[in-house]
Amino acid sequence: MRAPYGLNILDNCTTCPIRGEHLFCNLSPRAAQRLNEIKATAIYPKGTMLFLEGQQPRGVFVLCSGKAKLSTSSREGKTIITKISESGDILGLNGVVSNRQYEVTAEMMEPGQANFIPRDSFLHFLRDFPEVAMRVAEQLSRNYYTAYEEIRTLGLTSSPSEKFAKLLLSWSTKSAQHDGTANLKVTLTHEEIAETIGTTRETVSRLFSEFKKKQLLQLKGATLVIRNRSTLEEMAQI
Amino acid sequence: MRAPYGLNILDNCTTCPIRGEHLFCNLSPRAAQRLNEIKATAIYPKGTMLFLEGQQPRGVFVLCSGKAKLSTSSREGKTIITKISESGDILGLNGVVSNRQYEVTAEMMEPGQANFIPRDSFLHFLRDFPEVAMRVAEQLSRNYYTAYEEIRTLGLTSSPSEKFAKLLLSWSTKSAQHDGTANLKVTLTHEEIAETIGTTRETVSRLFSEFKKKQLLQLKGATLVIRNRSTLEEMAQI
DNA sequence: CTGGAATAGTGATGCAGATCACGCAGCTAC
DNA sequence: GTAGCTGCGTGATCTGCATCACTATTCCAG
Repeated sequence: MRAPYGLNILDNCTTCPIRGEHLFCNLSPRAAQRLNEIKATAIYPKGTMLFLEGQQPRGVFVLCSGKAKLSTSSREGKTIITKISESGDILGLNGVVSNRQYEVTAEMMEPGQANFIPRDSFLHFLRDFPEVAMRVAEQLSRNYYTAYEEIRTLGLTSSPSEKFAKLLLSWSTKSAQHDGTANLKVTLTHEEIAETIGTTRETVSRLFSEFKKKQLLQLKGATLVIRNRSTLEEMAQI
Repeated sequence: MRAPYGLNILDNCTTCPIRGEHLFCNLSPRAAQRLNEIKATAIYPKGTMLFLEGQQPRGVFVLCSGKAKLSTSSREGKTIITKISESGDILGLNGVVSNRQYEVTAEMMEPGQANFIPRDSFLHFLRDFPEVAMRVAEQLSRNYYTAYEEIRTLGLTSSPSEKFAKLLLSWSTKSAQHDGTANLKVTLTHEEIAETIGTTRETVSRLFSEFKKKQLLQLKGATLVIRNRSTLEEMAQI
């Protein structure tokens, strides 16, 4: 049982951060044992497509390290990035649970490790361990709320600057200081930011200059410093 | 156990259409019996808010007749309608299952009958009848896909005419003829259509005239005739 | 170090659609 | 009747942002 595109299968997923909300944390010994039997750990290089929008679901991926970008595209080539998944996230869950085609494309943005669990084994696993099935339901519900947040952003936010402010805030929540500043690495290109907030690359460029001029942010190399959180919050209010 | 805003509690929900995908169809006798004990049937007048966005979930509503519009609003008052629910739909499910606040407001668009099931009873019910829990998971998954469709529409569809074409097609699927025409009643005001496709009332007015001129549709009173489905499909392609 | 690709900055232009403003039709109330 | 409502049609205007077209920068492979 090998993951597609697999390289260097490792013995175990040692780098997986143990987090409370992680699907596979604190499993009963039997469940953990079973999980160990059905998963296939692999390292995927940057650019790997874990799965494509529209494919029949083959299984789920549990991301251990690295980031993956989830996107959906129109026939004319327009793309929106709906989420940047990080370690701990489960990719492809909705497709597998409901046996509908994957609704997004998942692409590794940097090399990273992931556990692949084939659809059939995964569904059996859920059937045998109701405790895990419950967690899956919760995760599905979380996914739903994330999707709904996206709908609100796309449908209710009028201007690109508003969306940009929202995005900056969502980035900064993890690294916020008490004084309202935050430092973070920008890993997305302007193009990708544009796809995230539904505008063009040029507009993103202009937004950066505009926000710099307004002292809302500052750039030191690839490090972004958020200088004025409260003003951003005003701008982003939905 | 009374539903809020309840009027004229009926003995039973006789008008509920029995459909395959309906959550409460073909239940085991025991489950049906239990359901009967915990539900409260009522008739709600037009304009009733079954629940409001942001409220703590009190329970779910199963719509038996009438239509309800689900919407979400920004602080500045901009509103998007995310779905028009019809009989058989379960409203408030996500909030109840995940115990997060309702993500939408549900308002009756016409008088209608609904079964209200309080949160606690509903969750107990699910725990006692895993078969129903499975159906709930499926429904959640369907909700998720609907939300995702909405994201694609909002994020990838550029022009109002494209979205309008999509909307017309979604209306016409139910009443389509072989020759590509369809008759249907328009129950939404232009304002509501605008909120559904994320534009303004005026633009919707202009879209109607434009589409009439292009022979795509025709209006006979409140009856809308779709004359050229294939052109609409071209316009709507995503 | 060097050439080519990817990424980023910025000016000029144009246009779709929001906004504003107004008139009109239909409906209910009394 | 007529006053007041909600819903609809349409013209005039204004503007934010997509688009195009370049140049400048960074990055990295060989």
